[in-house]
Formats: sequence, structure tokens, C-alpha cells
Amino acid sequence: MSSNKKNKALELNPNVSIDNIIFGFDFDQLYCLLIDSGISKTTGRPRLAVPGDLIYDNETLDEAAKRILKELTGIDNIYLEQIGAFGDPNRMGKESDKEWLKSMRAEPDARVITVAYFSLVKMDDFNPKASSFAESAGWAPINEIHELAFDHYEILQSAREQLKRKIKIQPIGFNLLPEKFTLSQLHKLYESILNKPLDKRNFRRKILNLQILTPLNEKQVGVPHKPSQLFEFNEEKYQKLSSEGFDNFGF
Amino acid sequence: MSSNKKNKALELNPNVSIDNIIFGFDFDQLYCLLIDSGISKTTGRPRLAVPGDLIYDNETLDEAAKRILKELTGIDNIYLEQIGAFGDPNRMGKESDKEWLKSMRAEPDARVITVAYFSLVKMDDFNPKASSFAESAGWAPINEIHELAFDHYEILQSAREQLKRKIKIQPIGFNLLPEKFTLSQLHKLYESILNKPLDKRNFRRKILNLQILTPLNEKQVGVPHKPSQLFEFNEEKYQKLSSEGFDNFGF
DNA sequence: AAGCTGTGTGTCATAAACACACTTTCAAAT
DNA sequence: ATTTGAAAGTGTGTTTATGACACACAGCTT
Repeated sequence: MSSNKKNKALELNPNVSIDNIIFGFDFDQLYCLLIDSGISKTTGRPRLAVPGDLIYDNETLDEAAKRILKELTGIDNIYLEQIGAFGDPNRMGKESDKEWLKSMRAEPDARVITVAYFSLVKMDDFNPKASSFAESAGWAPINEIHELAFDHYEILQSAREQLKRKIKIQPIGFNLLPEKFTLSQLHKLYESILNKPLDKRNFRRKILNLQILTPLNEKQVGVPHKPSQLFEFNEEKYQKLSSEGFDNFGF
Repeated sequence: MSSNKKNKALELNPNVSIDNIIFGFDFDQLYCLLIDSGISKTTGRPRLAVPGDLIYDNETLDEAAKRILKELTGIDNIYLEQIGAFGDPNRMGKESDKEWLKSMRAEPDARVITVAYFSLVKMDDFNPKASSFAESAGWAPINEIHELAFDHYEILQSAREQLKRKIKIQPIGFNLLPEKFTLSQLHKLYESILNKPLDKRNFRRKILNLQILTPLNEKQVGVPHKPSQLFEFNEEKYQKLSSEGFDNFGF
């Protein structure tokens, strides 16, 4: 039992894990970062999962989530939010999960409660192909994910719900975009997250009325159509707005 | 380590607990059910906490939360919602907490992650004075709670936030009221939860427009003023409304 | 009968939501 | 050089929801 030993600092807690739904956006659709742990002997298919790990006994849950993200992608300083705890006693009951646990865990039969997080990253910040560590990790379009290890599919759905709810009341979407972006890109992002079309003119009017975008003296280049105005998110204005009691984007 | 033994069914998991913020409403203000574990030797003051317990290895988190509520109050079939996991390694670090852990827990030094829930009960359903088991439990007005054991105060604040958020998008408030209630009582409930005054006429208009209240052919009796019309919540209409895509109370 | 307490009601001004179509700008193809 | 395709950008009228606001009445108590 981990908690009986003296040196807690380096010890994994065999009963609690973190799983992290990592969202990305490529100006067209939402993606989720998945780990491929190889072809399962029991199903014959790749075993896809969300990045996660047991926690250490000396770290907070938030710290563990950050650590996992850092270890996998090298990215620091990321938007991170807890979704909640998932603890069905049978959440690791699939044959392919047991197979994996036996090969990876010191106590494969331990009951593990997982605390799920989601994070938002700029997709440019992590190119799985270029990462030596994470050659088995990759971005999967969210709408093409149908089956995941453990209860990760369920967790992914909760993450989408929470993101949908949150984007309506805080401008966290900017974490998914590069510094400079166009209104169309932002528009597409909101449509992807809310999973429904939004009227272009109404969207632009609302987002501009918020006054949290700074138009830049720059336009897109090299596009085969009228180049679009670039904007950046104005953190200052947003902070001011927030503290004055603003609380709703109202999409 | 619990998970190494054979019979999981009866075993407490020493690393994961549930804490349950139980809300009540007396037509005047919000209450929270607290347990008094006695005068602390270290602080000399009563040690107040939210009901909670370690989980058993064969129960889901939701089941554990229900069990705890049932064991304490005898109440079944209650509105229950997860708030999230709280896992600061020092969350049980106060002297009075350690004192209590030593006397109550098989592994007082184990790191415990807690999964917090909140539930909504009709106050009439549980009178602590009448319960033999829970003589140390009692309803505390929410605004008079300033200090609690462990991280329970922080959890309580999260619970209030979540309730505030939730009541705006689902009519869960009815779980805090008796079957029959007046609009003024409902009004006061919303004000208590949202912690701000709401205009009476606007409130009545909005709530009635939702069409989820059935006026009864009954009035208050025995009140020293004009008796008020009684209403009941119409679950059916609400279900219909929900499935048609209704999603906002908009207070 | 006077006083108290909480009930119950309507309007108006403003803001937000919604529906809707055409012109502009650029690159690429011919 | 001209055409073509593709997305950018822009305004208005209608409908609906919201927020601010005040007073008369019913029933009980003394």
C-alpha cells in the first residue's frame, strides 16, 4: 500500500489516475490527442486511449495532469480544467484493457478511480511526427472517434459537453488558435465546438461587440480568395470586462 | 493494499472517499447538513464536517454517495450530482484533522482523494433531532458556515457555484421544495441560490412562461395575510420541453 | 376600523436574437 | 487579359426577451 511506506515523493498511488482529453483545432475541425498502445491480442484492433497515468502521492491532481501533458508533448503552460472523477468498478473490465494493465501496471488488479481533465492546445505546438517520445501518439478528428480503451470514450463525451458549456461563458477558445487568426477561423471553431452552424453575420457582430479582439494591420497572404483581416485576442480587455461582471458570450 | 485481497466486496478503499454537500431550504435560506465530530483537542472548538466516507471497492462513486446519504439520513432517491475530485496532498493537514483521522481510520496517514457530490433534499424529509443515528448531525445556514474540517469549506463553495450554474439551466430547485409550494417560496429559493435579489414580477413572468408549473385549486391556510396560490412542478411538461431542446431558464 | 403583511398584476423602453443577399478581393486557370 | 471560383465582408428590418418600475387588494390581528 503506497501510503504505508516512508518516501511518498516518488511513489505512484495505485488507486488514482489522471486521464487528459487534449483538444486541438486545425481551422476545420476539432481533434483529440490519442495514444496507440498497439494491436490488442483480444480484439485484433489498435488499442486507442487518452493519455493518462497514475498519480504520485506528493502531487496535486492539477500537477499530475500538467505532468502527464508535459511528459507526452513537451508543452507547458496549457489551459487545463478538471472534468470530474470516473470510478465505475468495471471501468477497466474490457479484455483488451486487462491485457494492457497486466503488461504495464505493478498492481494490474487494483481498482483505479480516474480524475479526468481536458486541455486546449494550439495544434502547431505539438506535432506527434516530430516527437521522438510520442511516436505512438496522434491527433484524431473528434467525430471519427468511436471506441476507446477503458471508459475513455465516455470521458471524451463529457469533455465535449463541458467545453461546449464553458465556451459560452468564457473565451477559452483562443487557447486553440494561434496568436493571429481570422474571424472565419474563430467562427469555424465555435461551430465545431458547439456542433451546429452559427449565422456568420450574427457571430461577427457578437464577437466584435465583446471588444476583446484587436484587429491587426495584417491580412492573410497567399489565399486564393479575398484575404481576411487578422485579429489577436486582447487579454487585457477581457480581464477588464470580466472583473466588471461580464459573464456570458451567449452563443 | 485493498486491491490485493480476494474479497473486494466488503473492503474500504483507503485512498478514495466521497464527501456530500447536502443542501436544504426552509423557505427563508439555504442550509447545509453538517456533522459534529466533537470538540477538537487542538483547537478547542467543535470540529464540523460534511458527511463522507471511504468508498467500498465494489461500489460506483454514485452508489457510494447514495449510501452515505442513506446511512446518515435514511433518505433514498435524492437528487445527486458530482462536483469533482479534490486531491491536494495536504487537504487533511490541519492538526484537528490528523487527530480525528488517527481515531477513526485504519490507515490515518494514507493520502485520500475525495470525490465531492452535492444533493438536494426536502428539509422535512430529515429532522436531525428525530434521528437516533445522527444526533451529531444538523442543518447549518449556509451563510453562517465559515470553517470546516479538511477542505470541506472549499468544497462547499464549489458546490454553491455549481448549484448556481445548474439552476439556471435545469429546474433542479424543485428538489428542495415540498410537492406543493407558492411562487413566493420558489422566488425566495432562487434568490437564495443565486445570492441576489430578483424582481418579483419578472421572476413570476419567466417561471410561468416555462409552463412547468401546475396551479392547484388550493391556497395557503393559516397565514396572517392573503393566502397564496399553491403550485406543483409538472415533471411531464418539463420532460417534453427538455426533449424539444429547451435549455435555459435565463435568470 | 385601523394596521400590517404579503399577494398579485401591466407597461414601456431597451436589448438581444434572428433571418436574410449581395458586392468585393484575390489567385488560379484559361 | 479575361474569366472563374472561393471565401470575405457588410446592414437592416422583424421578432422576441429582458429589465425597470408602483400600487391596489385580500386576509389576518389587535
